[in-house]
Amino acid sequence: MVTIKDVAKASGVSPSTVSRVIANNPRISEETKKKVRRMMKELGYHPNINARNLVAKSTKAIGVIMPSSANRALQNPFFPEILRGISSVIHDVSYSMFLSTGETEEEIFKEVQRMVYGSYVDGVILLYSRVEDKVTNFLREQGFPFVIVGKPDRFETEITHVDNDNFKAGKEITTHLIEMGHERIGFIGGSRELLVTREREGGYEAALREAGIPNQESYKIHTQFLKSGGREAVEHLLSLETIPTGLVVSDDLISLGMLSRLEESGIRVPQDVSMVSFNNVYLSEITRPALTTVDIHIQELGAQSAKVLIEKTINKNEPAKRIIIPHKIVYRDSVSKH
Amino acid sequence: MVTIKDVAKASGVSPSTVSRVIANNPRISEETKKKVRRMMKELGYHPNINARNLVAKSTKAIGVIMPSSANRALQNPFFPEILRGISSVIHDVSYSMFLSTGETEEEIFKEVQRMVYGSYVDGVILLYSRVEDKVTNFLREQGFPFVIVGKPDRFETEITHVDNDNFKAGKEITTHLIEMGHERIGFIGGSRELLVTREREGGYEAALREAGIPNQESYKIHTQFLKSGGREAVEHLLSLETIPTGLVVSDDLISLGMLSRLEESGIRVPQDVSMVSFNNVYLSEITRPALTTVDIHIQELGAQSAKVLIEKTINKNEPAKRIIIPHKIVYRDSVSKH
DNA sequence: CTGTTAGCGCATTCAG
DNA sequence: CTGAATGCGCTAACAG
Repeated sequence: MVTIKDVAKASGVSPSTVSRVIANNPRISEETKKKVRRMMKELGYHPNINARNLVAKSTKAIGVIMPSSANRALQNPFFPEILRGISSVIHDVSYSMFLSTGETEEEIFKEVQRMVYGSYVDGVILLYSRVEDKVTNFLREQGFPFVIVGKPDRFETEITHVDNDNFKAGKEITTHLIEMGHERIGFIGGSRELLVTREREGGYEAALREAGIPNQESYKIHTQFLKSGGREAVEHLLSLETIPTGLVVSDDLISLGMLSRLEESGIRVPQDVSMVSFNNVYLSEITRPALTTVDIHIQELGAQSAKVLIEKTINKNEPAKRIIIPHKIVYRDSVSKH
Repeated sequence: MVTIKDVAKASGVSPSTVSRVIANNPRISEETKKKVRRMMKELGYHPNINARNLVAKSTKAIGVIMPSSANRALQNPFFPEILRGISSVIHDVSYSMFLSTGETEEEIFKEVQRMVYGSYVDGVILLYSRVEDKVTNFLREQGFPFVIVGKPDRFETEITHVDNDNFKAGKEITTHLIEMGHERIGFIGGSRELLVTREREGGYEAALREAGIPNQESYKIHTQFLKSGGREAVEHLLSLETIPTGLVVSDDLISLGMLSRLEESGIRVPQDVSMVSFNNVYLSEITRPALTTVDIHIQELGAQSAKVLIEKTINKNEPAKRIIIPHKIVYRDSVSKH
C-alpha cells in the first residue's frame, strides 16, 4: 500500500505538504501541487480512510436501519425505493452507507450499538417508527445524531423526523371513498405498533366522523403484510354480517394480498368492493385492477432524511426538525361509485 | 470518548494490558481480566473501530454492489431478499455491510473504486453479472477479493461466483411446458447483457432443440422489467401471426407486468396461454393465477456469497470457487395442458 | 509557502 | 504475566 510518505519522498516534499495538497490547501503553491498530484497518480496513491477517520473523528458514513425482517416487511418495495433516495444524496456528498438488517429487534439493537459505540457512522436513519422502540430510546439517550422516517412515538419535538402527513392522507383517501357514495368502509392495517398504521387509521376515523358515519370496531382489521395477511383480512371480512363496500388498506402490499384472496372468493374489485391504499409502490399500477393509492413520494422521504441527517452530523446542535413530504392521491381503477 | 488509556489508568494497569484483555489474550491473569472488564463497563468503554482497523489493516466490512438503478431493476424483491441472506451470515461473524446503489454504471464504478482504494471494505459482492463489466474488470485487475452472484462473463474459473444452474433451470422449466403439450413456446427475457438472461434463454433453446421444436427468432423477446416491459412484450406477442401457447419468462417481475397487460387484452392465463418464470419471489404466489416458477433460493445465494467472500478475505489465496445453489420448480396455476 | 512535531486509539513487538 | 516503546496513515498545530 502506497502511503502519504511514499508520495512525499517521491516528490521531494514533506508528508504534511502532501496532506495539504490532498485537502487542496490554498497555501500550497500551484507548482508543488502539480508535482505532488502527478506523483500521486504515478504511484497510484489513495488516502486511507481509516487513518483519516481516526484523526478526523468522523467517518462520513451513515447507518441505515431497516425494521426487523422477521415479519418479512422487508419484502416491501418501499425499502429499495427509499434506499435509492438516500443513496442519491449520499453519493453527491461522498458519504457511505452502512446497512443494518437484523432478523430480530434484539439483533438490530446490537448492531446499532456497535455502529454508535464503535464510531462506525456519524449518524443513523431509522426506516421505521414503532411504539416503545429500544433503538430510538438508545439513540436519544446517547445524544447520537439520528433521524426517523415516520413519526416518533414520543418526544416528537426533540427528534428530527421526515414523514408524510399520514393522518391527513388517511382522511383524504377515506373521504374520497365517502364521496363515491360508500358508507360501510373498513380499514385494514398493519401492526398497530407501527406509528404509520395509527396515523392512517386516525385519518380514516376522522373522515368517517366528519361524514357522520359511525365507527365500527369490527370494520377495523390489523394484520400482517403479504399473502397470509391478505388472506386473514379477507377471511375476517367475509365473516361479517354485512361486509363493507369500501376498504382503506394501509399498504399497497396488503392490498395485493387481499386482491388475490378476494378474487378467489368471487368478490370483484371494484364492482363489489372498492379499495384504496397507500404508498404507490410500482406494483400498484400492475395489479388488476390498478390501485387508487396515496403516493407518498418514497424517494423524497429517503433523500430528505439523508440530507437532514448529514446536516445534523456536521452541525451537532442543529435544532430538531420535522419535515413533511407532501402526498398525492393517484386515481386508478380500484374504486367505483356506490 | 473513553479510550483504552482511561481504562488502563482507572484499573491501574498499562494500556497494552487492556488491549490484551479485549483480545482475551490467555497470558493475562483471570484476576486482572476481571478487574479491567469491570472498569470497561463502568466507564462505558468501547473500542474505536477506526483505530483498530488502522492497525489491523482490515475493516471487517464488505461492500455490496447493486446493479445500476437507472433501469429500476432495484425494484425487484430479489434484492431485499438477497440482502437478508448476506445479512444473516454477516451478522454471525460481526461483519458490517456497505451498500452501494449507484444510479449509473459510472457512479457505481466510482463508488467501488472508493471502497477499494480507501480500504473501506475487505471484499466486495457483486449482485449482478453483465457483459464487459467495468467493475468486474477493475476488481480482477486489482486482485481485490470479490465474488459475483451469477455467472461471470469471462474468467469463469478465476472468479469465485455463486450461482444457480440457470441453463439447466431454463431447460427444465421449458421441458415442463413441452410435456404439458405446448409446442409454440416463446421466451421473454430481460436485457441480453445480463448473463442470467443468456443462460436461461440457452436452456430454453436446448429444451426446444431436444424436443425437435424449431427455434423461432420472433418468439424471443427482450425487454425491460416492470410494467412497460410487460406491456411491450405483450404488444410484440399480439403482433405475431400465430401467438405462442406457452411462455417462458426470465423473471417473476416481468411475468407480473405481462399478466396485467394480458388480461387487458382478454387473453387468459393459463387457459389461452401458459406461463412459467423464475425466482419465486413472494409475489409469485399472490398473482392471479399464482405462477409456476423456478425457486432459485435467493437467500441462500446471498448467504453463500457472503460466506465464501469472508473466507476469501481471511485467506487471501483461497482458490476461486464456483458454488451452485440448487433450484426447484414450484408448480402453481399458470400452466395448463395444451 | 513548507517542514517538524505530535498525536488520534489501538495492537504488537520486545523486555523483563 | 505485564509494561514500555513503536508505529499503523493521516492531519493539525506550531514554527520558520
